[in-house]
Amino acid sequence: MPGRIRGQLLKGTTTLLVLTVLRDGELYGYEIAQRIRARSGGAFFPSEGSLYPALHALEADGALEASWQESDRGPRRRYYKITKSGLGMLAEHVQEWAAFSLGMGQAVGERNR
Amino acid sequence: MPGRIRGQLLKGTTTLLVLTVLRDGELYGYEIAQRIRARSGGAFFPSEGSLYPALHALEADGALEASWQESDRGPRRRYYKITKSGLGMLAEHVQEWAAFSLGMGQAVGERNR
DNA sequence: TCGCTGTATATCAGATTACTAGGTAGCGCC
DNA sequence: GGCGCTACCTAGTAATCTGATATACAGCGA
Repeated sequence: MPGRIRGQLLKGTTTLLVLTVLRDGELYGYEIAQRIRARSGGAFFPSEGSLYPALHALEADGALEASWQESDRGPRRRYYKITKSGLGMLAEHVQEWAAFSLGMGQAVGERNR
Repeated sequence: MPGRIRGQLLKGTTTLLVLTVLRDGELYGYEIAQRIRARSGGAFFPSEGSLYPALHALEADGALEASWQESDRGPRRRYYKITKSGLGMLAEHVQEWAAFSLGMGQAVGERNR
């Protein structure tokens, strides 16, 4: 499997990735990062410095609802749940990604027969 | 056809798009932007503020060679030609895009059923 | 007990890079 | 002269990722 992808291409993808894994249910930050890593085959693994600000912004936007919960082993966790508004935002981002991916495929795609 | 895509998702794509259209041959800046627009079905149309600095950076990196040429109608044009080094960079960026696109597809793709 | 590893959250400086907005300038047309 | 299109360039702004740093709890081995 290829290594972790980093750099400018990742800009703007964190929101989509976070909302995507939260379709599965309520998760906490650390777990969200691991899910993203697992689902992408190791290609994506958001750093803490990008994940946590993104979660805070999504909560402030009303896309996520959060609550503290104690853990029996380790520090407390902040669980995030996607809201109805967040589901709408997810749909938009999925569509945006599809258009972006399509356009890049057309632009970069082979032209030579 | 969908509108022009803008924002964070575009980060890191200008280099790939420019090198891609310059596979076709020698082009000048304004023309490069139009080719990118045409090839992507209107999805991408780099602004001048991102295109020209990117061209200068690629030239400084040795990926492009440039020369001024007069035009019979309108101002002079700066033509860019991809170098051998630029072709190598293009191959890298194409591969990077493929890995990125694959990873996003896996991460976002449908999991249900 | 001390230190290390793993878990878990948080913030900041620095870097990258796209966008807007503005400037300069040639050419054709009315 | 003014307008629109062509053609180049740059400064400032905004977004956001990386990497470093900080705090803190739990388990394990020396």
